[in-house]
Order: sequence, then structure tokens, then C-alpha cells
Amino acid sequence: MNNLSMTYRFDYIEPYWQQEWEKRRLFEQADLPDSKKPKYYVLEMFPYPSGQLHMGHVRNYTLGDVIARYKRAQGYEVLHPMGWDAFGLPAENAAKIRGISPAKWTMENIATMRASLKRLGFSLNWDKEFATCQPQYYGQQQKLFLDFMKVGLVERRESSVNWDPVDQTVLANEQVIDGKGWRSGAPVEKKLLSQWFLKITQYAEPLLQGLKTLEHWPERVKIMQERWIGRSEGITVHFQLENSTTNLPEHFKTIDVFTTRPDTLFGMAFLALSPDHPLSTYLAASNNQIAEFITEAHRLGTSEEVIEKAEKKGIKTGLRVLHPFIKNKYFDVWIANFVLMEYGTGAVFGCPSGDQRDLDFATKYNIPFNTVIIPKGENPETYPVSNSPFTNKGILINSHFLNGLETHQAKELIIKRLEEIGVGRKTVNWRLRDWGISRQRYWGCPIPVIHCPNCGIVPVPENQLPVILPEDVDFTLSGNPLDNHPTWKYVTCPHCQADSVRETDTCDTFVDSSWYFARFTSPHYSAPTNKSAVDFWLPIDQYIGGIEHAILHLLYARFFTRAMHDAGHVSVNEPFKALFTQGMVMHESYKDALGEWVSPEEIEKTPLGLVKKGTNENISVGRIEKMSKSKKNTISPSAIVKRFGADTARWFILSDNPPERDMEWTEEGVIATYKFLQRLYRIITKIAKDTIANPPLTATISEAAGNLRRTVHLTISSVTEALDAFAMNVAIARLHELINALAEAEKFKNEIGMDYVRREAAQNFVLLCGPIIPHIAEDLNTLLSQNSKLVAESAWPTFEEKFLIASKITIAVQINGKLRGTLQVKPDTEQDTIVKRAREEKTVAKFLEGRQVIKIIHVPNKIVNFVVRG
RNA sequence: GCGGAUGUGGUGAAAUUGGUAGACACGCCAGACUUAGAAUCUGGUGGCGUGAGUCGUGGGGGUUCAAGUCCCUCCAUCCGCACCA
Repeated sequence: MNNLSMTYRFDYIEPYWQQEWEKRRLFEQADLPDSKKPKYYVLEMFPYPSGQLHMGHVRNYTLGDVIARYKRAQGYEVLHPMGWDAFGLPAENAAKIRGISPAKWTMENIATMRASLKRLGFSLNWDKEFATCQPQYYGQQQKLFLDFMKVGLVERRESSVNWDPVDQTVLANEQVIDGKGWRSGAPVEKKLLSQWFLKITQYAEPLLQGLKTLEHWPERVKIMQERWIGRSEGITVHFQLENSTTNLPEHFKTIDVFTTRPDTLFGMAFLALSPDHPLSTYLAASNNQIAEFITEAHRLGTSEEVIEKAEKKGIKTGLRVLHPFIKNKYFDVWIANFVLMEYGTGAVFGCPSGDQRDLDFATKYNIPFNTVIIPKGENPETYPVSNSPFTNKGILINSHFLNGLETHQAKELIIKRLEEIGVGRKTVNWRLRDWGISRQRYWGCPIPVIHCPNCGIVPVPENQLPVILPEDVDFTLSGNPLDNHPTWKYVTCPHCQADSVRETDTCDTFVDSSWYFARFTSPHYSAPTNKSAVDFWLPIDQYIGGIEHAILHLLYARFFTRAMHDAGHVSVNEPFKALFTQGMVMHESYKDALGEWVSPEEIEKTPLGLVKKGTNENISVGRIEKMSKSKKNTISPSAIVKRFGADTARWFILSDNPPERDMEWTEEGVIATYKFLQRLYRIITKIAKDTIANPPLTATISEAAGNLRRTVHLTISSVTEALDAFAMNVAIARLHELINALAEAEKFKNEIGMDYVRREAAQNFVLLCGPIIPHIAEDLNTLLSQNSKLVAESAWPTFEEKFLIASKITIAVQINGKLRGTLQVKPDTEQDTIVKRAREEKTVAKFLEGRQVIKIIHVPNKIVNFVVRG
């Protein structure tokens, strides 16, 4: 493959067309365009400027570009912007390791990646570009933050965080590996810190309900969000402590327990508190054993594997609670390691008959219990007393006034009774937590707040926005550089002029990406949004990105949109009308004899198998995995573009798989695509040379010409349909068919009408290819077109029904549903004629011989089926 | 454990309302051109069978004239969430 032929010189032609598009400003528009065209906003998730584009980006942006170009051709005013999710830890790490300022590092990366994107020929509106690390952007974000503060969506409260004592910073859960900080390796501590929260829980219900309106979202993303929001209906029961425990503070004398299964209340065997429950903490203060138990429980960690294996453990507190309905019936209050403080009320009542954990716990500590629920239809007398609990809905037994009722009836009744006697109230519980956005880091959006010893928390006055990140910071010290900055953090209070301190926390970078799509509609405006522009463009008609953002980014963005709506910044409630989640780009992975990963570039194919270049060491082929630096199985997009061109990369990345599925990047595939595009170029070039631009169309054309014209119109129809369905792979298959038909048609080039039809076919083909391989399309278009319009300015081809009709069609002949032959007939041939002709077929006649035809089923233009007996 | 997908040739995959399974492509085989290779072009390519045929969309069952498609059931793989009360 050293000798790849090259009739089409992409290496200078692609940049030529890219400049041409730019010159004509084809992809730009005003914030509020004055055209009368309907709008279409297509957006791909903007990249983090790591420095290099990867194949995932190429797939993502190619998909978006196909849609953008296709919609533009269909007459839409298309907004297709690009920007940079530019804040984040890697820039700070670069600063620490290499002494480059985060800003410089980031802007250099952006420059590299912007050039790569441009080289791929994406039809982006670069006029609207911004990076989230620019004060013009994050200043407006600070404005939003203050607006959210005004409407009560911001709260400062203590929260327990993962604290790296060496790096002096908060770690996200993902950055804690085996209980240790991912960078420092130091054991992570739990620490209570004052943190800023956005009250996303206020929007739990609308965010849940809103999912139902998102018809064009993948079902699984909606289900993931639904489960994440986690609405559950139940009741909070107030358990009274035994009267004798008088030495407790008043508010501890009732323990609230949230349950979705109040029907099993008569099966209660114990009450268990979370180790983090306020009462547990209170008791620990005066009881060493309890304190020790709690410490032990914390040490266990919260990772999944640990939880999986962890034994249910508990300790008695010595307290007892009274059953709400059974007089003088008391239950021990335990502190148990399996009760989560984060969910419900941090306390549960244990019902071993209906819950596996409760049963495990009761068995371990010999706690007696009743069976209260059994499957419907079972005999209460003979149903085996639980060695495994029955956790489904069933029939209540041993439950006083609930006996014999089904779960849903029992629930209803007991909730009513509990409410009547005032020891419970119906509650909706959510799994969704408020969003802690404080990060003790430099490279993020400063939270625009000042701490004044007199006035408390004071928002930075709007006329002092943006609060700009200082550039003279020291990354050699540990902790947050903003906190260590000598002057930036000290200010005077805007109210009372007292010496005050700036908030040194910055925003979680997910905040930056929660509203960028709105900012794109007016990126230079003096407020977060320009209402007329944002209302014109939103919602986004098509959003495209990876499934990894199914929950966090997409949920935060939905929340922000609603919050911005309520603060008067946008009019929509849901930002993304349609969402498409693309699959990953995978590649084979390779290992050497020592088991070390080896990159594809270091490998050579030999007759004896794969070996390492230079050393001839044997290489074993591993699994096909997601491209990643750690597995060294990445392929650099720029290397591919350099060698094969942008159009090759674009076509290949779309051609093999449905876009929502994972795809494997293979060298063979790229080379095959490259060869195909060369062939395509040769075939169309030849047609351009051979045919005359505008011959008179004769009244009747030959059959071959008619067939070709039919293929063209079928292709227009099917490619359009495929693109609408996001089936780029199918669209490409249809384009293959058309080019094959064009190659075939050369044999009939002298037949009547062929000259004209071939040229027309080639012109249509070029337009249909435009969204996928825009450079080749432009180039070929200049050979075929009679006007100076570029493909990027041309309308999408339309097909005519009359040309879709075939002169002959094939009918399948079945006997008892089995194919026994085919017939060539004119369309809409009568059943009688078809049956007669079918009976004349040799094989059909053979199978019908001596058998009685009971029934004939005829589906016009498709099949005829003889139902026979014998 | 809960939830969601997916399962079709050697490979990636197509397949309106159920209506000729495997479109299109990769790979492979054969041939042409070539000193040779590369590139290109032509033809072939689901399994079994010399053949007529026959089997075939994860397994089993069902509905139907007809099932990849609808129903029941089982299996496998992948993904997400997970001590959620």
C-alpha cells in the first residue's frame, strides 16, 4: 500500500475549498438573521481543549456537519457554532509540571485544535466562537450566578467532601481511587467544608416531567435521567422514643423514617440509623463503643466492591421506639452500616420478612420477627417462614387491620391511619441531590461573592463584573492558588468598606457547559443572552454527543435552562429538542511479549504475524477497545488527514456502522475508502469530459437511460430518507449503488438520452455527496455545473415520483410460503395474468403437480403465494 | 440485585405496514492487464449437497398463506445504576 494512486489531489484541493467557503462567509449569520428561512440549530458537544483532536471528535463533528450541510441545502438558516470547554484541571497540572500558565497552555491548545477542525472542512460558524475561560464568557456566567442567587437558587452550606490532605484540595468521587487521591496517593479524608450549592432539587419534579416531552431523545438517556432523579412516593413515619429516655434533647425524641413500604410496618423488628445520622453523632459523643463503630463504618469506604462484600453490621444504642399501632411494643434502635444518610431520612425500620438486608441483619443479631407478607395465592399456614424474604407486592398477614389486603390496598389504608393519628405524612422522596459547585481550584470561573466580617456574604456588584482570574499566581504552593494569592483575595466590602475576603472557590466546569449553547446565539452580547436572538434559535434542533454525558451534563443543562427561564434569560424550558448519542471509536489493541501496550504505528505486518518494528518482537493482538492513550490504540486524526485527506476520514467514519453504535477504526477500511473516493472522482470526471452540458432532451429515451434515471431518483429519495433517520451508513450504501450504476452506464453511453441522463445523474450524485465529502463534491461540481454556485450554496436535489416507476418488476412466486421462482412483469399486472404466468414456470409447475390449490394470495407488485394441500 | 439494550455470512452491516433474508462494503477466491508487484478492471463468494434440492437471522415454542420483523419462554454478551429503605 505504499503506492496509493492519487488522481484527486486532496492535499491542495481541500484547503482551497475551505478558503473559498470562508471567503464567501457561507456558514455565518447575524445573531438575529434577517432571512425569512426557517431556522435550524445543530450543535455538537463542544470539546475540551486537551491539545489534540481525537477520533471521537472527528466522528462527532462529522455527524453534525453532515446534518448542518444537509439542512442548509434544504433551505434552512443553519446555526452551527463551535467553542471550547476551556476550564479544568489539566491546564493547572500543565502549569505545575511545565511552568506554562494555564491561559497560555489552553489558548495554544485551542489554536492547534481549531486548525485541525478547519482542516476537516466542517461548516462551522467561526464568527460565534468563544472559550469558557474568556472573561467575556465567564463574566456573564457570574452574572447568571448572581441572578440565581436573587431568586433563591444558590445556597451555601456545610458539606462533607473528599479532601486530599497533600494537595490541599477537594477531589471528585472519580478522583478517589481505592480511598487515595489520584495524584498524591494520600489517603483521602472526609472533611466538612462550606460549599456553594445550586438548588437543582427545586426542579426535580419539572426535570422529571420534562423528560416526557422529549420525543426525540434516546429512550435510555431518558430512563437514566429518570432513575437519577429518582422520585419515590412513600410516607415519613415519626417513631416516638420510649418515655424513659428523658435525658435526650427534645428534637431527638422522635425519629423520622421514610419508607415506600408502610404496608410492612407490622413486620417491623428493629429501627436502624445511619452512622452519619445526627442522633448517632450525638450518642457517639458520650459512648466510646458507638464512636468506634461509626469510625469503623466510615473506614469501610463507599466503593461498589466494598459495599458488595460488606457484612451488615450494627450496634445497639440502648434506645427503644414504640410501634405506632401496637401498644407497649418496643423495638431496639440500632446504628447500622448499611443505612445511608444521603437517602430518605437516614433511618429505616427493619422488616426482615420483606427485605434481604433487614433479614441478614436480623439473622446476624438474633432479632425476632414476624412474617407479614407472602405471595398472592400462598397459604399463610404453610408458607415457609422466611429464610429468604418476599420483597414483591403480595398479601399481608399477621398485620392486624391489614390482614388479607394486597400491598397497594394496605399501603393506602395504613397511610390513612398513620395520618389520622398524626404519626406520619405522605412524602415524595428524591434521589437527586443539590449540585455542589465549589472547587478549590484556580482554573475555573470565580464565584462572584465577597465575605465581609460585618455584612456576611455580599454579591459582587454587577458593575464590578467580571471578577477576573489573576494571572500572577504561584503554582508551586499547595492548595488553591487563588487562596494563596497575596492581593487578589483581599478586598473591601462593597457595602461597608470593611476589610473583606473574596470567595476563592471557582465553579465546577459543568457549570460552564450548562449554558454555552444559549450563549452561542449572541456570544458578544452585554448580558448572558440577547433575548430576541436566543428565543429565535432555541431550542437546539439537533444536539449530538457521547452517551457518557447522559446524566450529568445533559441534566445540568436542562436545569440551567429552566433556571434561566425563570430568571428571564430564555423562553424555552427544554434546551435540546432532539438528542443523538453517537458510539465510540474503537481500535484493536496490541501488546508485546512483556505485556506492555504497543501502538499501531510501532507494528509491522509480516507473513509470520505482527511484529514490532525494528526489534521483530512478536506482538499479540488484544481486544478491540475504545481508543485511549493508556492502551496506546489511538489513531491521530491529523495523520489520517495528512495521508488520506479530510473527505476520506469523513466518509470512512460514517460508512461502516450506524452512528449510534461503536465502530472499529481499521487501516483496511480507510484505505478502501480512499480507493473508493479516487474511483468516484475518476468516474465523475470522465462523465464530465464525455457528456455535453445541456443537450436537448429527446422525447423518448432508451431503456438503459430510463433505468439510470430511475436509479438517480431512487437514490435521491433513499439518501434523503436515510439522512433524516440519522442512518449515514445506509445513505453511503445508496451512494455506492448510484456510482456503480454510473460506472455500468458507460457501456450504454451511445444509447438515446444516455448522454444527458449520465450528466444529470452525476450532478445529482455530487449534490448528494456534498454533506459527507464536501471538498470532492465542490471540485467535481465545477466540472459539471453551468453556474457559479458552490455545492455548499446549492439546493438539495428532489426526486420525481414519475421517474421512480420501473418498466418491469420482479414478483416472487411462493408455494406454501416458500420461494419457488420469480416473474418479470409490468407494474400493476393483474392477478390472473400473474397466476397464469406463474403456473407456466417449470419449478412452480413441478411443485403444483398433483396438489390442490386451496387459496392464492396475491400482494400486488410483490408476491404471489399458492397455498396447496397434499 | 434493578434497569436498558443487543444477538443476522469469515467481518462491518441492510431489510416500509409481516411479503424474494444477507442490499452496500471489507475480506477472500479466480481471471485480465503487467517482466514482477502495486494500482485498476471482470467474475465469484451464507452452510450442506455433484445435482434436483435442503437448511439458515442466539436456543425452544406459538400465531400466520407467509416471521429477522408479532407473542411466550430460555440463553449469551454489552452498557448504566446500585446497601435507595
